[in-house]
Amino acid sequence: MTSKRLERAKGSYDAEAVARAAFDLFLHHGYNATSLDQVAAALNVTKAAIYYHHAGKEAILAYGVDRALGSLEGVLTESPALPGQATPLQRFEYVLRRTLEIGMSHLAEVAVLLRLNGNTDLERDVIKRRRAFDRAAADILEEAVAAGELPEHSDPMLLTRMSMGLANSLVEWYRPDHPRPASEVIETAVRFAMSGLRRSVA
Amino acid sequence: MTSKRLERAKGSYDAEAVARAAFDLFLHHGYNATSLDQVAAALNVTKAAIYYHHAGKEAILAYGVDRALGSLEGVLTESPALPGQATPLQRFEYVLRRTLEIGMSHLAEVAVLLRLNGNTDLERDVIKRRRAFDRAAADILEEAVAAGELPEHSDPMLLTRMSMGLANSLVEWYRPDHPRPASEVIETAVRFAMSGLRRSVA
DNA sequence: GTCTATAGCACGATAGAC
DNA sequence: GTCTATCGTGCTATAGAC
Repeated sequence: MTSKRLERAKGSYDAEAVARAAFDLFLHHGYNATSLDQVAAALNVTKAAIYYHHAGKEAILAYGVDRALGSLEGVLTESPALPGQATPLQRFEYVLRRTLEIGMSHLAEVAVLLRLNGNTDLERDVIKRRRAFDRAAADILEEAVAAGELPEHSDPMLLTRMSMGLANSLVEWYRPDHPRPASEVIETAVRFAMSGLRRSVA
Repeated sequence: MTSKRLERAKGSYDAEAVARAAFDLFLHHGYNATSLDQVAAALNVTKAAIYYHHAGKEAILAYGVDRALGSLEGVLTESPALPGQATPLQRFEYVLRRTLEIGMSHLAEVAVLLRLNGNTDLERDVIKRRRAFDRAAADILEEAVAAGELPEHSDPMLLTRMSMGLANSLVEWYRPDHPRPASEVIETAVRFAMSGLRRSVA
């Protein structure tokens, strides 16, 4: 950004590596139960070195969680998820599938995101954005009801919670070494949710 | 238990009240992020008073979580869940419905149980028992495949994880003041999961 | 960019009076 | 059965040398 040449953004890469190590530990032991000493040990540095790359523990949390949330929010603006591109139910299926994919590719970040309790301003803001995502998904299901793709008295928010609950539960048990291929797991989950959706009434 | 008369178990009631207040806070702020000072404040006593009723913070966790786990394990021995009482798929549906009911009636305990990370011996033991429950459910689905109630190449563990993930996600959003009646929420979830099950292949 | 050392604080737990 | 007071520990974060 300044007039200096050679903007190699070297510090940026290290901030990334610190966050990756931190979220690996957050995934296994929880955010609150993970100390910066443990993060530092995983990187073979001391705790103080971390503060060169991040402003503090909560800044690391924000770094990773914002990436996961950004990916999810991006799904809503990807063209297959947009009105007029397909039927509402087909758009919902796209959002669901992308949500599953993001859960797999950003496993730790999404898992930590889903377990935040709202204890700080940052956490409350994250939860707000997550709720907005769920509401956007419910809006699509509402269109599906209006278009006659779902039974008349379906409750879009309730069905969204069940679909997203199923999708989000992926991060609780899926790991990269899962016996079945990732694509098969995702397609099974999508088929499971979509047939559950079509059969539900309330 | 001793020879004294009048076994009023008064301390037992208080231990229950302490645990109830504690799990309410655990549900909202997380187990690690909740201090015994907060629990004491909710009860209008001081932190030291809690130690008369429980051996410590982890003893309170064990008290509530063991009750939730005991209820879930009990489902597996209730007669409608037993082999020979119905078809495997009907037995699985019973386990699923009871799991949802227990999630509602023991909301905080189940929510906390599901979020444990395995940081202590107690937590690891709890996770072990939870995994045994999931395996028992998967065994029923395995019978369902053998009986031809599910497609031949279905993966029982994968389908169990999706069914239970859906059921367990209930505690993330359901609250006693939900607009829809509890029975309707449960039946919607059961129908959602069962039709998802029957349509899934992998 | 990483280190040692430590400040500052919050927490779980205990002792002992009442 | 609950209190006040305190101990010991582990944590986030910072200061300053290298």
